Amino acid sequence: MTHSNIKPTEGEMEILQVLWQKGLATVREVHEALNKKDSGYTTTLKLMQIMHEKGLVERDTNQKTHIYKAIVSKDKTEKQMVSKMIDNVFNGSAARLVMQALGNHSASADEIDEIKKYLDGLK
Amino acid sequence: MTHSNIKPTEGEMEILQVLWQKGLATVREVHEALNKKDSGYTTTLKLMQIMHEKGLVERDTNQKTHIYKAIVSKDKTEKQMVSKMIDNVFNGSAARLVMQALGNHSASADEIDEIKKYLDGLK
DNA sequence: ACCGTTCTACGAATTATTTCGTAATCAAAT
DNA sequence: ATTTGATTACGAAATAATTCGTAGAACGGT
Repeated sequence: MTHSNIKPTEGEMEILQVLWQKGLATVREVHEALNKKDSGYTTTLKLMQIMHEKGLVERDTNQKTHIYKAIVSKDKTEKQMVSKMIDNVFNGSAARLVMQALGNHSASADEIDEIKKYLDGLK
Repeated sequence: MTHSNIKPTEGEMEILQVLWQKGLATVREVHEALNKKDSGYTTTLKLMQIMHEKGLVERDTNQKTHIYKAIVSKDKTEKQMVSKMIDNVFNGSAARLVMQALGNHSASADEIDEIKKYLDGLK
C-alpha cells in the first residue's frame, strides 16, 4: 500500500457522517447535528481539530468561524470499514456478512429486490 | 432491553473468533491461534481474564490449565456488530451495507450465487 | 526432593480516545 | 469604548484498551 490506512475512531466516524451529508459545515453545525447531550461543544471542536491534523478533513480558516469539509471519501471509508468487519468478524466471508445483515435487519421486500437487481448487475 | 448490550473490543473479538471456532480452548491455544508477533502470552491471558469478568466467556478451573469457552453467542454477537455498523455507518440501510460489501473484490461468483439463493429463501 | 517449565494472578505502564476548562481572539450590539 | 457572546487553541484530566513484568503456584521429569 502506498496510501494511508485511515482508521477513523467511532467519534470521528459520527462527525464524518455529518460532513458527508452536509458537504460543508462549521463546528457548531456538526455539534448540533449530532445532538449529544453528554458532551460539550469543545469536545466536538477538539475532535475536529484532531481530524484536521490527521488529514481526515480540511478547513477554510479565512473567516473567524472555520468551515470544515471531509477529505476522505465516503465510499472508500465505508468500503474500508466493511472490509475490516468482514475480516475481523466474518473470517473473510462477505457472504456471511451479507446474510447476517439481511437476516436481521428486517430488510424490506423492496430492499431485497434492489439487492437482487444489484447482484444480477455484477455478473 | 432486558439483556446486556455486549460490546466486545477489537481484541476481545479476535479471541471470541477463536473460541467459537474451537469450542473449548486454553489461553495458550488461543494465543497461538492468533499468532501475534507483537504481543505476548500474558497479554492474551489478561484479555481473557477480563472477558471472564465481563461475562463474555466462562472457564473450567478444575485443572491447573484453565479451559475457556465463549458464553456469548456467535450469531447474536455478529448480528449486534452488523446492526451497529448499519446504524453508525450506513444510516440504517442494510441494503447499502450489503452493496458496499459486495461491490468489493471480496465476493466470488460462488458467493454471489449463494446470496441469491438466500434472498429467494427470504420471501 | 529438586529443577526447569508452564501456568495464573494482578498491578502497573503504555497508548488511544474522549472530554473538559480556560485563555485569547474576534465580531456584533449597545 | 465597553460589554456580551461566539469562536479557536490547547493543555490536561478522565476514561478505555492494550501490553507487559513479576511473583507465586502447579506440574513433570530426573
